[in-house]
Amino acid sequence: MTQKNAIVWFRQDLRLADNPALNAALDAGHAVIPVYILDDENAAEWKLGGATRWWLHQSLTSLQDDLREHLIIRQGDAASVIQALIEDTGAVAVYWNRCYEPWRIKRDEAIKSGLKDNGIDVESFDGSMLWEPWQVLKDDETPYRVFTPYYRKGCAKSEPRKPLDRPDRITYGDHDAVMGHVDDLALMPDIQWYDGMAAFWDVGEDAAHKRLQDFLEGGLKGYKDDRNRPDMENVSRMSPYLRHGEISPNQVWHIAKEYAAANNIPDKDIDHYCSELGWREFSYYLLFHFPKITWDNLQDKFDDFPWDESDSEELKRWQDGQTGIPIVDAGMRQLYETGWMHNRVRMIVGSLLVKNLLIHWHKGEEWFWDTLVDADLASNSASWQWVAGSGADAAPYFRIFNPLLQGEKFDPNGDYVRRYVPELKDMPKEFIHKPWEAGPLILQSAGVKLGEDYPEPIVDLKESRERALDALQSTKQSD
DNA sequence: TGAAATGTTGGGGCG
DNA sequence: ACGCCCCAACATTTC
Repeated sequence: MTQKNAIVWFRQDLRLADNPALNAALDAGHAVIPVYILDDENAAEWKLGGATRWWLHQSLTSLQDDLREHLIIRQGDAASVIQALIEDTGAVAVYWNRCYEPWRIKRDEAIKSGLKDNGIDVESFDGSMLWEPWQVLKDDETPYRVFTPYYRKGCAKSEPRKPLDRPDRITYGDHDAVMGHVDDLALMPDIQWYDGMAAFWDVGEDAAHKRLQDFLEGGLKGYKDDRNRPDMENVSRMSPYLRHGEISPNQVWHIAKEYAAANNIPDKDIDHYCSELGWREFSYYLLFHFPKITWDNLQDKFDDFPWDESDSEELKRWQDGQTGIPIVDAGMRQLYETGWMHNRVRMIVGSLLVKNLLIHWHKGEEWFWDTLVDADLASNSASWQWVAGSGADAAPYFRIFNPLLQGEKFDPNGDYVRRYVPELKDMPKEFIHKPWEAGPLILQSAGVKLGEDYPEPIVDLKESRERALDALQSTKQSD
């Protein structure tokens, strides 16, 4: 064989179909050496969180299977690992699909120029975006800061790239390098808290497509309205698959559009679903153009916001789902149990933390980073800033959710609360979102003693709402 | 991708 | 029949 070896570096694209880097390596006539590198060294403060690591373990196991045990698995500084692998395998080229986290961009640029200086052919591809961030700018060539014009005017001009088929056949390169094993990465948590996640999710490329199909058949019709209902099955739950690249947004976009066209799905439903993919794009877009959003307020005027740093017990109660506000506790417990939370509920729990409790959005960002299987630097940062009001196109400062009304509106029968807060399962729906207003007879017949079986509310909603408005008003005036 | 306060309207009870 | 009041129901504004 005269084929030369090429490293295909898998990163956040753990799939074989619609993988431009893999396809390009094959099209160039190379024999493929697939590699995964866990690079926590360069990730600095954004080392993978616990739930993400659990997912990654399953996902790499699945990918290893799909690659017929040819995937080399390593950890450490990616530049050093790749350099060593080039020496061990005689690879003449390295291919990857681009990532957009600031630390990865910096690292990858250095790797690319270093390898090129040594005569290695390095090529990177667009495998994770519908529209790459630098392609979309306002007429004055500056980036959008508001979603709707970004999406309607900026993105909609061009249809997203059509996905590539899975290669018919992959030729693997011969080499003597040590293969490594996913267990070497020690991704599985030390403590046994992932049984709920394992029960809730099937991981891997095939599972991603199955989940998408289930959503299209069971949840796309009515999506625009019922996507807000945590008690229903009308959201796609594609986020962890997209996060790890087990499916690309291009695949989701085009598969969903084709399904909608063939099955009389109302325009409003499919369009709204695609716009949610657009929100993911917008998050990456913001991270690319404003890399500070991972930690600094996008709007400077929030820098002197009077966060309450006094009571860490409140944060703990929020994390544990023991706030005494049922819709919030249901969400936080769903998160801990499944590694995922319904989007509507994410907004509700975020609003409570940041506005009613006046706890810095960083605390929420960090908890979500560690507990979400879809923890994604772009989406997590952009969304927490959105909730806090400090971000782009953010909720106006006065938009404070009332979790009681939100619960009654979006979980009208209380089924979602009953599922995740079982101590309230016998509460009548009239009071399930406000057990503190139920009379003693109702509480007794539901078997609930407030303060014992289920907590009293962590804050008075009306009082804390006014306190937040005052705080936000003071910030606004000091601007 | 809010909520609460305030304003407006219109139907029905009633003198 | 009419005016007055009450108060949902809805609309607007304000935070």
